[in-house]
Amino acid sequence: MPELPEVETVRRGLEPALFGRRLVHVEQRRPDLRWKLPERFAERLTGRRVESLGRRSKWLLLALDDGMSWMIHLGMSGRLLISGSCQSEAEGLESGRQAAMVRASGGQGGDCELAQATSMPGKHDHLVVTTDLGATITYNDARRFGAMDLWPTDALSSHPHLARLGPEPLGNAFHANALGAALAGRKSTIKAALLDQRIVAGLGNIYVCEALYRAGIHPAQQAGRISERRIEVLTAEIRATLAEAIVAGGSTLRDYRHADGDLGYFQHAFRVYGREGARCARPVCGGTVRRMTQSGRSTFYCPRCQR
DNA sequence: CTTGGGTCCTGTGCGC
DNA sequence: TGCGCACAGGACCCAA
Repeated sequence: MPELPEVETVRRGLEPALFGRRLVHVEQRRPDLRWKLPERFAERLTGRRVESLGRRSKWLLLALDDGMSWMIHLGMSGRLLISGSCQSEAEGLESGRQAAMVRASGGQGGDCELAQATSMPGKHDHLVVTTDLGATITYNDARRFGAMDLWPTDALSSHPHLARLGPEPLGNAFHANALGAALAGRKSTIKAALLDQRIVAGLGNIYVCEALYRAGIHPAQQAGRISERRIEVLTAEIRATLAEAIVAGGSTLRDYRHADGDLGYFQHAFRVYGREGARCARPVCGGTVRRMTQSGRSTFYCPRCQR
């Protein structure tokens, strides 16, 4: 579920709690997530200061003061919960008996909620980190598709999981010519091609559906046979879809009125994903959103708008 | 090289 | 009410 916009929202939500902070205590509650964690992982994080919080594709990259970066992937269900003085004392949010808890969640795209501050670990709390300001960051991941690693910051681009990633879709290297070149000669469907992180990094099932709908391209189109003009439109719609989702995520992160955590992952913003049987979002169309299965994954699309 | 299918993992929601 | 099963999906892995 967490795709690029959700990970970016989590990164922004973590910044107040972690930027410049020292990790004074790290509790690792199991040896692995999707893969084995590095040797002496908790020990190597303990005492380090977080110098910056970055992101590449769906990876969070926390640069530490020893030249290493703490890499975090949320997988399917990974979430980071911040409790305690995450907003720093200056903002004076610690007024009540309850601690403000920002639930920077993968599955729900970064929402906020109030929760009792508690020292009892939850069922799938796999890592608990305490900062020098007393904030607690808990990594929770029920399905355990998430991952973490430690890697030299100056060599991140050679990390096995980063080295072959395509361009950042919101960066300068992602433009119509580049996407056209990457798609040229491809026999697979455009849906599968956009899910391929080597072609463009950070898209998942939801935003691929959304971007293809907005670009008016049928998900089963052969990737290598899409015209230059339509690739230009697709490039722009990928950017716009992701940028809008990041803005929506930011607003949910700030909105403490939505404290119950049931915002439901920007669902208001989805035009086709999860909307099988609903009217097409374009009033002039009058078509019905359909669902089909492509390589085992659901694809939502409008058969009238997407050709 | 590309492509497609299988796999992991567990909570949720549905039908019977 | 309870049980079993399909489904969710990011990304690796392997076979063709």
